[in-house]
Amino acid sequence: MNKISTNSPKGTRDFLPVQTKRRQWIFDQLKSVFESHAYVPIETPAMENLSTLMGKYGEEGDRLIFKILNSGDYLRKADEQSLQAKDSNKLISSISEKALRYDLTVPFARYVVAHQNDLSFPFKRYQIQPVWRADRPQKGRYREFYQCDVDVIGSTGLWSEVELVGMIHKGFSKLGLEGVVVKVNHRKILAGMVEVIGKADMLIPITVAIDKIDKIGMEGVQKELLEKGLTENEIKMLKPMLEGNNDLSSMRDFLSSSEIGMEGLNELEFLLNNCAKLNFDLQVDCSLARGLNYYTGAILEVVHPDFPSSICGGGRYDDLTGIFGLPNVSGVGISFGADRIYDLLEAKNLFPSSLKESVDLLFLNMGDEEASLALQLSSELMDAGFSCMLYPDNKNFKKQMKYANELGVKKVLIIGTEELTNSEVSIKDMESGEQIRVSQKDLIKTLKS
RNA sequence: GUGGUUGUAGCUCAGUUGGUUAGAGUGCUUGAUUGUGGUUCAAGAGGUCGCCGGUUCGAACCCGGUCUUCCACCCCA
Repeated sequence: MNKISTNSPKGTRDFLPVQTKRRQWIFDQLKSVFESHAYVPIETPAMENLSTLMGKYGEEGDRLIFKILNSGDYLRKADEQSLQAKDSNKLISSISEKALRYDLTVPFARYVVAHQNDLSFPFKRYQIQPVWRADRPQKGRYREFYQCDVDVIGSTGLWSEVELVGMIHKGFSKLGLEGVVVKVNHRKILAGMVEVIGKADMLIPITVAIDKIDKIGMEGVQKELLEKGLTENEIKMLKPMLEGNNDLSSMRDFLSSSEIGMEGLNELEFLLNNCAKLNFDLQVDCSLARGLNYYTGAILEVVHPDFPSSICGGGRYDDLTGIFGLPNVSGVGISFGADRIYDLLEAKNLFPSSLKESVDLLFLNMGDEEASLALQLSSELMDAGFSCMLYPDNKNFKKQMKYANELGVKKVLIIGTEELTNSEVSIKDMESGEQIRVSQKDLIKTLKS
């Protein structure tokens, strides 16, 4: 018989009990922040229609969407021409009409349009669910990972951005993570920037290039921009902006001829001023671009010096619902990358020690009559607040003790023949090794003291 | 999608220039102790050396392919 591999698919992981407890703790912390800010939970399906997702994340994004094969004899219905030509891209639409969701924002936009009559706007929702990307796995990058999204939709008020920045700080402080840097930029500033140099049509490639300035330096960015078709002169014009140390007044000088750029700058200033009043730390970074194509206003990203990639990100999108038939609805939101946050907390040893798996009490199984009594007593112990179990098999003593030890049980309770006839229970403290015998009616009192 | 890297006992890893029967630590089973775990001692079980093919008298070791792991790029939480 062939052994079937026990590997989970590339880029996906199983979680042991401790890991699961820690992950749930992260979700719980964020949830409490979201709910205290009056966001409500929703869920959407793991899969979406392929047409809902395609084209929303750029060309690269389309490639990273996991497509689901149609049911049945899908090849019979496949497009003959593209099948013959082995043209995968063209073939897909005829053999796949569903896909795993790539993020939570686009499905949310669909959701908002679908349920617009049942929602009150502005609608504030949070959503903690897994998403899937067909990326090559590496550090901090998985094919299945959880996003924790918070969005406000149906409002253009910049106070939402202020609130979100506050929630970022609150969230990471609840997680016990110090040293996060919240970076901000504005898509309209980037638009103004390319307008000033007369390359408005190249917004995306230019922003993608300058986004890498931290990584590859000014020279690397220049090289990439040259490759993308900018002239030396145009790059020279950009330079003061990028080297301007993110100083608002120099940005104002640079953008003065661009209406949209000035608009962005004013909005950014509003955000900065109001965050400053509330002591929400925020750093302007005019090289921050963020790849997702749908952002139109402020863009946010959270990084930590001990982690290579961003642990949270988001921004404002003005017309995501438009493609689903509901125009002129603006939204803004952020997404916490739970798996990256987990890796970072793990590396920095920041998980509370209370998150270990533990059982308060374990009854040894010494026979049917004894076990039956143990279950009666454990029901009372559970009501009294203890976590409590009976060893399910009447195996030898040693084995049961060993199990108790492995589980980290605090106290082992023993009812054998002697205890049974005397209406007693032996209590063994697993840490000290001490053992006492008490009457059954004093059991709870003794354990609580 | 591009480039590199990794794979040997349940786990962590040694394994010499290609040479007889592939090792250690830990874990596991049993016993010392049939009502006492975590410590100690003794014995034992456990391997198609990721998989497929090639070179060779001979391959864990060399070559090709494939899968897996991790890393970088692209891109991103």
